Amino acid sequence: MAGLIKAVSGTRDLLPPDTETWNFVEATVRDLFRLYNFHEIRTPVIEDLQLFRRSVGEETDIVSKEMFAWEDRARAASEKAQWLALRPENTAGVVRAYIQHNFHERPGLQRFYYIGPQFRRERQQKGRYRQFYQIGAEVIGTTAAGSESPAVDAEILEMLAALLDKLGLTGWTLELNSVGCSNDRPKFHEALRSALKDVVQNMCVDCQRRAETNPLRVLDCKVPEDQPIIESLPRLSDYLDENCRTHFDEVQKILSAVGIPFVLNYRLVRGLDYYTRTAFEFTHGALGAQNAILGGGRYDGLSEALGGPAAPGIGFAIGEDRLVMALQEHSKLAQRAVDIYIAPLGAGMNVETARLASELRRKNLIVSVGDETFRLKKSLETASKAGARFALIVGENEVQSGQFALKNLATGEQVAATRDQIEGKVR
RNA sequence: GUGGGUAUAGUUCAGUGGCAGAACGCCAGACUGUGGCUCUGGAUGUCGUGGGUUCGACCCCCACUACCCACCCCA
Repeated sequence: MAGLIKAVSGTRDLLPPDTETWNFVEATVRDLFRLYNFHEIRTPVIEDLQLFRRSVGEETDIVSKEMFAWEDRARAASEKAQWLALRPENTAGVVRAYIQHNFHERPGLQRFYYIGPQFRRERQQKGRYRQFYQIGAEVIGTTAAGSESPAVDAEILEMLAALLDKLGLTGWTLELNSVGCSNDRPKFHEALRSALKDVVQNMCVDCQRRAETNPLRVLDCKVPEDQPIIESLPRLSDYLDENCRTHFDEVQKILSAVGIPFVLNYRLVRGLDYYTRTAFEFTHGALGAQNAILGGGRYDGLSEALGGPAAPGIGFAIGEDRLVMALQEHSKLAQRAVDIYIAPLGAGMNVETARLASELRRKNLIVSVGDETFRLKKSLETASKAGARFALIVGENEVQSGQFALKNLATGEQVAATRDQIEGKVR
């Protein structure tokens, strides 16, 4: 079709019946996260570009290449120009809000969750869009409130496992690593850099680039020829300081105790600069190249990096698009059907139909109303196609006698029912 | 940002340098108050957009755009 306006590249419409799955996921998330005492937070889609430079990291691809950013022209000429950006992720916004609203003055740990669109200017493919949706949660607080406790890490991971189970998703894998803290990361970086110096010329071109820009990423390389070299590189686990090591051990101990299966992946790294210590990823085979359903980890220095108080935290982001995709391929979702299709038979039946529909809906039945100009045959056909369980025939005879014809569309059985009996007969 | 593939009916897809096709879906009738099955009939469309070659292009060539897959990156 020429000349028609379509959804812009990399964006898409979420349509019925898929939106049923989206709602199911989100409803499940809200119910479950509430059990863990998380509360929803909604931050703006637009933020100051500086926020992402300082948190996600200036050198990351996300910030350096993939941001939708522009100069704000609405400000007075006397003011300094401000650059705005569509958020590429939501943790930075949540931590900004935590700082801005002085949440560290509130008692205990803050537990937030969010559901919303994120934006990255990438070339799309399966499971990757320029506007995509993330469901995330963050636990932030002062150390005194227990924010650094490995119990928090384990609780979050257990919550995620519970979520995926509740959604009916099978076949996921939890990969776990510790990427160290500000104490031991520089030492490891140095060791990695010097080890790379000798071997990097034998590695793929991407790794040669990464060795310069982001050495940790070399560990993530998937080129087969590079694997023996990567095996020989220093491992982060050998450079963890005492605190980080016991912290990570404790996380694993709790996970095992609550029966959450995981695999250690010493090569697992995170793409955002703010991550520290516990890092994790849930993957699923149904997703093709974009096999990470969710990722997360600790970010103990993020608040300070944004000019806030010391407030260690941990969080994750679920790729909702990917989760929905995996669910649709790996679980049967039961969808609630239309309970009653009301077939008004002939002119003048709209009033009675509207009255019945209103009554039945107040009794929490899903009711779809037909057109009085339809012949009965067409009404029943329409009812069947709508997936309705019952058809309620509203004609002159029925209105006269007060006995409505209620037809079970699956069995073909038809009974007469007074308006008060209808609900009981369809339940 | 890079590479490969695809673009024809509502959908999934065939197709040939010379009349635009199938299946499913949709609409109607057979059946005027009883659906699903069946039968009969019907409507589909600038063959992605723009240009070129040709007597003639849906088909060949070029460009563009979109989508899909992969790289990269990440959720």
